[in-house]
Amino acid sequence: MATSIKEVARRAGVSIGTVSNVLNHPDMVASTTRQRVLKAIAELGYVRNDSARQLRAGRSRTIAVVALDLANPFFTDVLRGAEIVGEESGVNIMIFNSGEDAARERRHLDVLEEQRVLGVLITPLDGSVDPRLDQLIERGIPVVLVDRGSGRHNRCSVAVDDVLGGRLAGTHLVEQGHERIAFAGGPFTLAQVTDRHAGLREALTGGQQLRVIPTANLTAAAGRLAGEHLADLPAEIRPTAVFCANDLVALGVLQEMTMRGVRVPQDVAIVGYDDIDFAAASAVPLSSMRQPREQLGRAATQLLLEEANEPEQHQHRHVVFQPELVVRESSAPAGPSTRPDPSWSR
Amino acid sequence: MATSIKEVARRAGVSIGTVSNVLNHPDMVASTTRQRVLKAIAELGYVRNDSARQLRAGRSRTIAVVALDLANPFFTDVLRGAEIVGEESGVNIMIFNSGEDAARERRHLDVLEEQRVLGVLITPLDGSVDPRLDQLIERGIPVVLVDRGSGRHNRCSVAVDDVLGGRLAGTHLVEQGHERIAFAGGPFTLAQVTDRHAGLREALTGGQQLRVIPTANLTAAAGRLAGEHLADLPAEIRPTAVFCANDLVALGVLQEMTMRGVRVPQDVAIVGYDDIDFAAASAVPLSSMRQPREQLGRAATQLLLEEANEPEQHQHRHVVFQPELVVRESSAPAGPSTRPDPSWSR
DNA sequence: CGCCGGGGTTGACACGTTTCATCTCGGACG
DNA sequence: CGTCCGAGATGAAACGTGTCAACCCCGGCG
Repeated sequence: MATSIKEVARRAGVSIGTVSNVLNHPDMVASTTRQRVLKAIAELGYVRNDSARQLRAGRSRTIAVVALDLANPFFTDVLRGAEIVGEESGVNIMIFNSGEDAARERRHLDVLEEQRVLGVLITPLDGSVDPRLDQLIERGIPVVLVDRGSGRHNRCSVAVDDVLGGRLAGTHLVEQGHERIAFAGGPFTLAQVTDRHAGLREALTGGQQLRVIPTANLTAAAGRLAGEHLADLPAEIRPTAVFCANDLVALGVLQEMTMRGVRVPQDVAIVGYDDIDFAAASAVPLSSMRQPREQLGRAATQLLLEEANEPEQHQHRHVVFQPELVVRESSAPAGPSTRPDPSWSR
Repeated sequence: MATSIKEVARRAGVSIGTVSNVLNHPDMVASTTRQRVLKAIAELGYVRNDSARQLRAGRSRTIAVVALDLANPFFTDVLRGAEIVGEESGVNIMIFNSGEDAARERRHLDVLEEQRVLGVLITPLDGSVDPRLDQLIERGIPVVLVDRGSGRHNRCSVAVDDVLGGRLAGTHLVEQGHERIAFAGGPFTLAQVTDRHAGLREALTGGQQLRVIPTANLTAAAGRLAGEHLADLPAEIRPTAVFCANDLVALGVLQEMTMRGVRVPQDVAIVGYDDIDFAAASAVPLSSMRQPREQLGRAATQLLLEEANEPEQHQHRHVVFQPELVVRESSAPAGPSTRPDPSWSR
């Protein structure tokens, strides 16, 4: 039933230590013995028990990624980067989804601590997990923040400058002459949300009104609610441009407004964030802030492995990438040529 | 450093066994002692070592999900269902991504076997993993196939009738009068692809030509290549309808054809599969086969837990859900009213 | 012929739990 | 006053590894 190293040893007529050596230091054992042991392993269908291994070693050989929302393609793209680096380095990557739920995030961290994982890549829900992360670090489990900057000196972080991103988006809208601008996103406990919002504010030159439409989370469903709210406003006071904290929200806003007869971009311009693949394919191709998603995952994993392998000489670093505005139809410059509006013919 | 149960015991002035009892059978220990132990635990910041626990118990308390492609929203929706059930039952769910890569799938399974996980939910890449899965099952690790039927008697499966789905899609297109129909998808080692294709064939009444456009995988990028291929065909022989194995492929086809001036649905109708959220939000809202994604995840997880908890009296079952056609603009019935084609005015 | 060295192999221990038979002790009951 | 009982605590064993000092054997060298 539970075939252990012991049975392999008995079958091969060697000691336990020798079997262990065949598995871990094959060169230290005579080739004839090695063959015999390998044969026994094959015959018994022996599979190492990782629990015992880990117990003995004191640490696991897999790193954990705690994603904020797996349903958001942004995170699966980050993941791809992490998986590539992990593969190259021979470490396993297991994924956990917090789904923007604080309790779930905490539960996952509890488990990871009990598992003594090699390290944790996390996009935290809000600042309140910091002490929790400190605890992990004290226990010797390296933590790297992903898509979230940090001034803390006891960990690395890999992020994109969200304030800059917000400012770029804002400037774009201001340059188009928009004077009533909205920001749709939430919750404001997410650093991404507050930073992007702050950036947008910075871009305003004073002549613009800013209206904030808070959302419960960063999903398309929340975006639809925001879109409903916007569409219901009288046209005279309705913002003429909406900057969304995220592409999912932007797609939701776009969908709902279109359904309610508000035209994009003629009546309202929309700019999203992340430039997920679906942004370019949507009903009205979405302007968005592009982030080096895969790069983010790669860099974070590299930092994590570096820290895990050489804890002594590791210097914590905070990597910050730059976002880039991609303008598409949803915020195309307003002008007669791009508006096939029947009311204008003659 | 490594605070173990032993140090807690010493600090609280009790034996190791008592500490263990406080953790696992709190009612069996006098409340004053319990308090003392809990205090010591808090002071030392003790955290259980799961490896040791698992070693002793022989099995883990977490189930693993091996997803075919996390970048496909279909799977994240299935995951949501699994997570809900897992949460209700107090088991952890960790996620692995095979990314349609056989080697990665195998590596993940190897690790899961070594970890002695409680069970595995998997959407396998192709039939060749079957012996691998049998091995897991022999070792006492329950396996449930997700989104993939099975006639095997040693495991459960939860699937949607893909042949029916293909037939429904095909019938829809045939009824619209299409006579040159294409199927875009691949690789044909995926059961989903062969089944949906087979269903489509069944729907043909004989008067139609069927052209297969194989793709390397089921991503939007692969869809774009297929779209390119289709768009390059002379209009006289180009299929007037494309059934795609998956929404991602359909979105790729749609995007590329639109870019190359082939109009959807006027020149070519498109039907996808999965009805992911983005399907309704795309440039031309996509007709698609809807599947009970979350249900799929829920049912699979329930079966798995049932088997894990009562291996004896468990009867393997094969659950099959029915898909449902959702018609949107991409395959809307052709007719003058829906075609604002300038060449027709007068 | 005896000693030495080194490649191979061994066996015991430790890792941190959980479990379980055993022990202790104070109170209740005859 | 002796016996019994049960709640509560204990200590050892076991789970499957990896490690490491010790050991064995054999050939080479003095």
